[in-house]
Amino acid sequence: MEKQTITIYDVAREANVSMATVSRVVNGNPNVKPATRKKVLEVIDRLDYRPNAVARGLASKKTTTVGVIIPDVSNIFFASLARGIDDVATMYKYNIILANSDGNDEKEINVLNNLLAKQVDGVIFMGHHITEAIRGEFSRSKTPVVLAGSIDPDDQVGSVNINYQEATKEATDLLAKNGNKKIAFVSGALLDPINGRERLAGYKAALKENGLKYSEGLVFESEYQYKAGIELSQRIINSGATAAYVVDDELATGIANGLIDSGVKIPEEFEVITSNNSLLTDVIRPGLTSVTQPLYDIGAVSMRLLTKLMNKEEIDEKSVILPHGIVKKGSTK
Amino acid sequence: MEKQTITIYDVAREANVSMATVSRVVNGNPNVKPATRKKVLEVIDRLDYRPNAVARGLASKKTTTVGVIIPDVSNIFFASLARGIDDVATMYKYNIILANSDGNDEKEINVLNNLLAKQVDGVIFMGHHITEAIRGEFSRSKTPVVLAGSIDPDDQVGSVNINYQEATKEATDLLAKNGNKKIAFVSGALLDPINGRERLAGYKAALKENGLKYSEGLVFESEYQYKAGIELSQRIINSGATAAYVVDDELATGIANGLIDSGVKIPEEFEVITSNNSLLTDVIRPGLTSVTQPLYDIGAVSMRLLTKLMNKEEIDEKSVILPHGIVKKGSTK
DNA sequence: GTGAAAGCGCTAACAG
DNA sequence: CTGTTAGCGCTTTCAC
Repeated sequence: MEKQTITIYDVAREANVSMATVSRVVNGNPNVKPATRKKVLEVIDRLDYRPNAVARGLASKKTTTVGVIIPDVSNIFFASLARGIDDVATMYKYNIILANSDGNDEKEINVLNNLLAKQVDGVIFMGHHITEAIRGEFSRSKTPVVLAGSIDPDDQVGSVNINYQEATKEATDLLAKNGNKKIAFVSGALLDPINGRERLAGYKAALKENGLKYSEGLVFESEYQYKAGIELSQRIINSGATAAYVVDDELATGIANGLIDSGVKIPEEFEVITSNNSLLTDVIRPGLTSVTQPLYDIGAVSMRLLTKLMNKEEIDEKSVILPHGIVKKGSTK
Repeated sequence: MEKQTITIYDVAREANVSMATVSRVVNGNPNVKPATRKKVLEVIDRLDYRPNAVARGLASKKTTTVGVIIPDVSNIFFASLARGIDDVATMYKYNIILANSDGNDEKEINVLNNLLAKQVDGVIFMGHHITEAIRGEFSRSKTPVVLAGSIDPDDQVGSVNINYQEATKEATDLLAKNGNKKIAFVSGALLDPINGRERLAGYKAALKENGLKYSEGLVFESEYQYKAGIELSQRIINSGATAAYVVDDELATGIANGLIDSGVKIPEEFEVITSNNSLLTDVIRPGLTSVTQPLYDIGAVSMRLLTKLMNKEEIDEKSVILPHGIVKKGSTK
């Protein structure tokens, strides 16, 4: 004998009112006489009634749920964004459906359609690059989308980022001003717009301003992994570079430890600047000078922007740029 | 003029079949003549029909969504579990609603009720301890629950863990065998069963086996933070300990760096073993010897267990224990 | 301030 | 193999 789920109808009957009235008190509609409200609340409590959000979603066409597409939650960078997203979502009474994509183009599309099928009210997308296909899906649906820490070359949807170009320029400039003539640029896939378009441009701009010439031999593409950094350190030494700007902390720690193991003194003989100022940069010795980006805030602001879009509020600016900085530690002079 | 959402009914009309038939092909029911299936599929494609999962959820009383309550996704430990959970969830066609609780008792209850209102088919709970209140909510609802990396003193629900007691005993034993007479036990809140019941018991057992006496002066409670570790290192030195077992990597790196900064040589003068073998233990020099626990797998197995519970399959064992290990690095002799 | 009634889009017997 | 018919539990006009 299954325990019968109790519905709004049961409450209505017990309280001698209509379903409509129960619905009103549940939703805090003011048009209810205090006395009846009290009576209804009483019955709700007595029957231990719990509103069914699915039924509500079907009737109201709103699920108070947003989809979050993320390359990998177990990556500290994205996890920080996710935390910011969830906190603001909670603040506005939304839940998030979290889906990992591994940055895989096909998975991203599958996951997006899945989320749309679940009638999410909005989507936050994180990814290294935006394919034509996914952009097509975005515009095909009326569901609002915000990119968090991700760049769409022709921005049709909302987005929140720092100015990657400027940040990289400043980091490279610091290295140049310290007297380095050969500065390595160590990045992930240059196909990703943040690396290949924004950061590389900033790097080149800084070289130019400092009268240094650009050389492809100083540009390295790599996976964002500690081990990859260890291995890469040899090639960097061989390139003749005396400093490096690295786009990822894990990679940067690998490079730094690799250099140290090879007897290279940091920062005396080689300077390093990394990009995310995560805990790794403090644990390693010497500490790594780093660009700072407000990861949590990027997530939080993305979600805030999405709430506005979902409410069809007027948006002053669809592309939000948050401030960045540089914090100096032991890996630069 | 709003774009009309197209429904199963539209497809039925266009294909000259009933809703039921459309529903059958959408759900892969084999009882459909190939010819009609083809016709329906064609119309679905032409009309660009997308099934509405909310309506389906209401009608079928299944949402293919599970709730995941997590203290903090931006903590690498929990993020790893979450990744394992999501991968297996995806494998079984479920989505996860992720909700951060900050380990806060009240939030946990709110979040759980919220998830239940959304009619999730199951819940995975991660938390440092299980309060009476939340346990009450668990049993009040018929929704299956699995604890991941969390211990319920009287286990009424499913759970997946390693044997924390055994692992701690082995770690402490290693330290004792290396000749240390005063071994510190550095933990988070001892109120949490994993620390206060399992790990502490393992620590005591190892001391006993090695003829060492237990002293409260060697037991430290702390936040799981790098900075806390730095500060704690002084107190540990003062305690006269020559080795420490630490329950958290971030805390352990703080302690190790704090000791090194105070001129203590690791491992010659002080040995350290930590618990999660995260990247931090490789980045710091010397590398930290660590207990290894299969974080991703704990998440994955939890979700797998939950699918069985949701399917009402027979379970051989509700409490799953996964294997652990110890990996030696530079912080022990 | 309150009620009646019509759906929201889909699944699930039950017939045939 | 296919169609009919009830709902699932709630929101939302529209009356009164």
